Amino acid sequence: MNAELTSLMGGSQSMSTWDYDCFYASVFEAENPALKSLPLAVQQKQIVVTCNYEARRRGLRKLQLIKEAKRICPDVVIMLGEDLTKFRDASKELHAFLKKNTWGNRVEKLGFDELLNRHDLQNSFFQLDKFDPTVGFAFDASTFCGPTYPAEPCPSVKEDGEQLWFSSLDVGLRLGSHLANYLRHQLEQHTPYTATVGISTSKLLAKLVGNLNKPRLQTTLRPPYSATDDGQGGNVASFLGQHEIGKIPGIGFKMAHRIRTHILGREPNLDVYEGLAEEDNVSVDVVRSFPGMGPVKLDEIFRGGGWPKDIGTKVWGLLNGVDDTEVAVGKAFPSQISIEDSYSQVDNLQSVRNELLPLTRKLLRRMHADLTEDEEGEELTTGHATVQAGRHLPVKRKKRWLGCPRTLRLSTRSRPPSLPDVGHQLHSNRISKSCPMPRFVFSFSETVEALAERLVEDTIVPLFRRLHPDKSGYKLSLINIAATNMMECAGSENSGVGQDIGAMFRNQGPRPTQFSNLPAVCSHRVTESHFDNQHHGLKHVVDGEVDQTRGDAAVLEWTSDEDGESENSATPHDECTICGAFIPWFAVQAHSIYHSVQT
DNA sequence: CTGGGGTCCT
DNA sequence: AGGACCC
Repeated sequence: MNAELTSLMGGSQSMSTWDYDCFYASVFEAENPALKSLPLAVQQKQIVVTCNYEARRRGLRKLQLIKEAKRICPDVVIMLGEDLTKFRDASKELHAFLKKNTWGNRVEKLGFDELLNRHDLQNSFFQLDKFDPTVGFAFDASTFCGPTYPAEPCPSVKEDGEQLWFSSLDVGLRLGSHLANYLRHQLEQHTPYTATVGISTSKLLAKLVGNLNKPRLQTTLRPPYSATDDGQGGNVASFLGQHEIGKIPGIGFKMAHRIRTHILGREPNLDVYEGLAEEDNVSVDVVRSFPGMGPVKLDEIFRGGGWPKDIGTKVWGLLNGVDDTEVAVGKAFPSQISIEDSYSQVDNLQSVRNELLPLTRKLLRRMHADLTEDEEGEELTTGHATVQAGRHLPVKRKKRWLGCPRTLRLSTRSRPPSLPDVGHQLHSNRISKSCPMPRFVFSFSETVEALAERLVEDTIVPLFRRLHPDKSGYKLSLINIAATNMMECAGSENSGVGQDIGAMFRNQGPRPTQFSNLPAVCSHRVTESHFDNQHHGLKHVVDGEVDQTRGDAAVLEWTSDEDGESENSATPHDECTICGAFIPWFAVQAHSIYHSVQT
């Protein structure tokens, strides 16, 4: 796709972050809907890792001690969530759900409960059939859908009904807000989950603005983003400026501490349990306007910390709302798999062995679940999926590895000497040793049980001896086993059709004349069969049928002097003569076809 | 007096 | 191998 055209259409300017509401708690509620009306907390060891909104109403919080939660809310229902299998499975489903509704596979995962979705507005928002939402949806581009920040438009941008165009940024974000709303409703219709969404132009801004209206809502960061000529500061600066410095994604505990120390001229309180003291809060605004502050000063503040070399520039960018990182393409398999458990105390080799065995079994099961597929291309969930009882003979399905970890890593964390010295939280205490992953673990003929025993004795115990050469004297509070250094296995057919139809489309045919034939209409999600290689373009899809009569209808005037990157470049739009909706120019034909197929 | 995961960079 | 960051 021509970058300027993409930008003109608002395509590259809109993305959303998806945050599943109290995710672990929702997984339990999906299993047992009776839990929805009760205060529900999910426990890992001594901690409430998350809780539902009924529990929050009664004062429970994430990362609260179980003791405290029980004291505050004696009738809290507590579910154990140390085994992440069901959460990971739900996370995969939700990732798949958004991917199948998104062009270009541009859905990036962040943890189990967060997704980043780069919008493709050329292909995503047309309503073809009001009885079949899978081929599009209706919208009215004269408004943002859902809450915005700020809630009302700035006076200088206020619509007066006479305005004939909005900035391309404005159009892109309006469409993004309608697309996100549509997808949220699809999510709620087809899955037991709800999400909170943020819509903006970058991961940074979309993530932060998404926090404003939780749960089950969405927020769009309104234009103008930059300062305008008439002296109005842009919404990016006013929005970002209020945030505490440590709340900015990319500025973690260590960098935030360094910055606060520099601004305050003293050490802030480090108490991890109490949180940051009010008087130690430092806002983005204060940092940005601090005398001498800039990329060079930030580099100086971070000196000696081991951060990447351009960290000052990167952080200065974040403070000013600049985040150029792309939404990554969704990966077929993770680049690392690890299993860990924590303990009160493990201090001899026999107990180490006892803990290692179940961890290793889990690791091998995860490798089979996440790194293999069967011959038909359907993913298997366990190594034993094919030997179910039943009237069939066990179907001997041939499995193969999609990705292979080349390295095995064993990590431990030692219990810190019991002095509650302030500041020892700052270093992690983890140490590790690695070795090549033995080939035998990739066998499909041996059982996981047998492989695990062999792996522990042959490989992991020797690693442990390297890690802790002293026979005793260790007091482990955590053991982690990881399969890392993942290599893609040969033969995976990840290139081509189905992975990124949009990319194929982009690389075909002459440009920009190709866009003369670009149908302004296509299904919200176009499947492979709708893709017509012969004609170097997409056919129109109406009620699931292919309509080849419109291919040359949309003639698009292409002017190369349009500045597609500027927020002020005009995107013309029109008012529909039938329903009066505001429609951007590139969607006008789609909209008229929508009316023509209505009965 | 913290969970069980992940990513990327040096 | 470790250390920052993310959820």
